[in-house]
Amino acid sequence: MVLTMKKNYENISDLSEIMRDSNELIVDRIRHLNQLEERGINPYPYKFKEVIHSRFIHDNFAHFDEEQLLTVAGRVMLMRNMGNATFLNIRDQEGDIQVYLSKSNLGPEKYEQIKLFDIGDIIGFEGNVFRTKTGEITIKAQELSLLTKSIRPLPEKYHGIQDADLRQRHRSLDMIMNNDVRERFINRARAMSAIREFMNGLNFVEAETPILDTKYGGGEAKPFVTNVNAMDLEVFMNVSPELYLKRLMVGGIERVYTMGRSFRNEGIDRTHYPEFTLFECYMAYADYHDMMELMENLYEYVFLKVNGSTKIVYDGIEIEFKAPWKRATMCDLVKLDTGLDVLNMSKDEIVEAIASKELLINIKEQNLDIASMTKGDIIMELFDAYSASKLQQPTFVIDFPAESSPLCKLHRENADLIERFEPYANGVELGNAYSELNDPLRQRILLHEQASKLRAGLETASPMDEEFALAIDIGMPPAGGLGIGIDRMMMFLTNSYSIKDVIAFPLIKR
RNA sequence: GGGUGCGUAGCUCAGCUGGUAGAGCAAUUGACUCUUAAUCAAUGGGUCCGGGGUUCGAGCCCCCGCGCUCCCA
Repeated sequence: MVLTMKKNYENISDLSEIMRDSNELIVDRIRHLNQLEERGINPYPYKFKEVIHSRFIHDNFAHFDEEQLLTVAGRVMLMRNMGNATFLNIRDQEGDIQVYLSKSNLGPEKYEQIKLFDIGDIIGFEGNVFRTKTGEITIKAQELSLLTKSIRPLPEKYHGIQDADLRQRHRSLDMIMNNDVRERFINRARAMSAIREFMNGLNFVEAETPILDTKYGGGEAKPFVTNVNAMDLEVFMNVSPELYLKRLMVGGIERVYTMGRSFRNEGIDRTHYPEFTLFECYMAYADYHDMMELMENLYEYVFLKVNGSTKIVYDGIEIEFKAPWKRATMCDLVKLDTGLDVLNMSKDEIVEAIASKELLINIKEQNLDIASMTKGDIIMELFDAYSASKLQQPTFVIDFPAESSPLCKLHRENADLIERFEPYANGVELGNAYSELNDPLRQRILLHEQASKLRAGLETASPMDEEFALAIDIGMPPAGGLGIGIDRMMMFLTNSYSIKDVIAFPLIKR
């Protein structure tokens, strides 16, 4: 690109050529920028000294010598000018600190510069730390240097940025104005590190699995479709890493995990987003009971590491993530919440009971064709309608109907069930786990069933994956597998009501 | 996909029964060397989301569209 930049942007009337939405506030700031350059000050210098962060200064005030010069830097958030003295509040990654500037300390020439500084500029200071007469820990600046000139005004200093659309569209501003938002994304990173620490400590190997693939599986979901031009090939984006992690196990990795993005081309709501971060792990010689222990210990580890506590208050309810969590079978929960002993009833008896019981209005309102569903599917619908939302405290819902997954072992004591669990908290599903199916013949039957459902028009069914089936033929050790929705974990960890609040850059229309 | 509420200055928000567009912060100018949402005085700043309609007259009423919020499937 050939773009000749003028040293000074004097031709402010040309701004519309490079800026969609200039206004007088921006023009004023560019005027300041021009004046600084005319004084020989580079508004975008290359580097600055190592800085001490605001929180460290607040925490260690007593240990600093009065004469000791400290270097701080940050974005100007507030400016209180009183003629020959000025107070600034600057914000760094850790928080805010006040800076005191006076003409007598800086000398008239440097002090005059601050007239050309604006709120939002990034400025570095050297000075000694002291307490003002009102007690605020403050840096008395002896030197100052502009580090970055901001040409666009920040939102209003008190109310900040409120509009949900603007906050997502301009997440940088949201993070500047709302300390908790910046902290939320830092905590997200800390949590992901903690998960890796925990898993690595148990001798799990971190793996990567494909995003682009000619087939998809491991989850019930509509995939995204795209093309690899170089191969003239239609491909899908992964809906789950499961089948590849199992192939790594067949290859001899006994403990494997991954944490990455999966994609499901379905609805968006408070707890669903089309691209989401999925953690999955597989552990040889373990079953789903072992995976429950792993999950509750992992949650406990992450919450202690990041929040210092396993207890949170979410949506007005105190939730305790300390291990162990409650375990309850799906059929027991349905029995408790509907009065129907579904485990010991035939499908016809259940259908009849739903029809005759006036209390079961929720499920009737959904206009499901219950008579044509399997018994297991009806049980799952009853669970969704009557039990799921009641699970406030962390609970493992265990022993799902056999038809609920093609990748899970049958229950060792009841062939109508499989050894599957989903953990719930605050009525939200947190993950999914199995005693993994490794019987190659049963696996092939179930995969072919999926493929024929797909051909029959069920868009969430998976196509046959012959390479995966071949790997299972070779032999996968008995194993427990566990998937955890990381975004939902982050919602609880950071007390966020919506999944979009824990995704830094959600999709924006236009 | 269905319902609800919203869209006004850079930001946060008012705007009555349809009658010339408002405030605070931010900005500009001035005063002020311990302020902290600093204070005081003055000044400038608008595609009222877009399009159409009703009306003498629309930010406001009606229709269509766009975007967002919340609830529901």
